[in-house]
Amino acid sequence: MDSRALLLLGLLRTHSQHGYQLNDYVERNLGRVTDMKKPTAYAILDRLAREGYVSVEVERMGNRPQRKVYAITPSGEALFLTLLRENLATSAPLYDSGDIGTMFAETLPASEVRELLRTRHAQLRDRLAEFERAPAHAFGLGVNLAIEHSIRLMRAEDAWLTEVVERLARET
Amino acid sequence: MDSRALLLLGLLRTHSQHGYQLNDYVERNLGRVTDMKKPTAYAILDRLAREGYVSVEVERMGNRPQRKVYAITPSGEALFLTLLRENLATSAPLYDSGDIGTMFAETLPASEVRELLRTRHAQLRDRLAEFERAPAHAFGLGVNLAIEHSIRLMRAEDAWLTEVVERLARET
DNA sequence: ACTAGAATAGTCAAGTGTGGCTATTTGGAT
DNA sequence: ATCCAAATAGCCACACTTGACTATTCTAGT
Repeated sequence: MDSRALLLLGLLRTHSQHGYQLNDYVERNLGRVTDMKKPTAYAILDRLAREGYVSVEVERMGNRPQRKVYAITPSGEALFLTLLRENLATSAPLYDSGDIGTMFAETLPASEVRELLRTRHAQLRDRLAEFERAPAHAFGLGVNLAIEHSIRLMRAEDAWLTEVVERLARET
Repeated sequence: MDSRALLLLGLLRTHSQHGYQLNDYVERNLGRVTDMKKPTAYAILDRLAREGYVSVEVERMGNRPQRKVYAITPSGEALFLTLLRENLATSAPLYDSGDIGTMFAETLPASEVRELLRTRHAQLRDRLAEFERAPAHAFGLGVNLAIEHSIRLMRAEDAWLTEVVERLARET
């Protein structure tokens, strides 16, 4: 996925950072947009460094453990713009792993499926409520657009689940 | 992702098959639900075999190249049910790699973003139209539910994109 | 002054996923 | 008869991803 590279380059574009900082920002603020984990970030930064899109400088502040400070290079800047344009212009199909179970739903009695889907539905509602409660504007406008997008998708999922559960209730 | 294992076990549950057959079925009929590739399928079948959930039998029909026929075992049957219940009861967050670009949309002039998103929108519409045109009932009821789910998500995305593009047009 | 727990910083081994490859057989066009 | 494209069957090397780990430094409570 080079959307991950796009993300890291985009974050480095605002200012140079070390890996921990980058991951920390992603975990704290972008958990709604990506689930990239720490070692993944480091691996991608390594690759970008090998390919010359970011520079690495090992820094030792006082007696804190050493850290690698990553900075975007001019060619990284160019890559960022290329990846950004590509990403904005491309619609990738979304696959929901939950649909695999749905496919085989007929295997179980309708009443059990209904109960299981209710559990799923409750989780979705919690997540949706959390997103809707989020203070808008906290981060960039773009992030808000992305979160708005997620909310729309979750609402659609909510409606679908409601309908399916109802349909199953009628069949029981 | 053990939804992949769930899928393969579920397909083997109807009847034993060899790897090529399984993958072929997935590619032809389940392209809307999963994007699992051939080598991934083989790798997962290998693991399931190592763990005793499926059995492997090498078969040589006539002078055709040898092939491995996979069959689900009783413990595989049990695993299938466990994974199925778990899958149905769990709502996993969906991350759209397209949102990463959205996050950084402000980097480019609004007019360019609008054009790029129009391209994305066109692709989405094509995909959506294709899904909507699909003959329902062709496969199991469960598969139709899953496809209906995808359609709902795509419509939500369609609406969101329309709105965003409109908003960007006003700003230009 | 001391200590448990959080924060800081990063790495490793192992699992997951896939583009591209090999190789044989069949079917249809010439 | 001959030949090429498609179908059949599988695998390998490599890249991506992550759970779990090490190790040090703050910090707040006692």
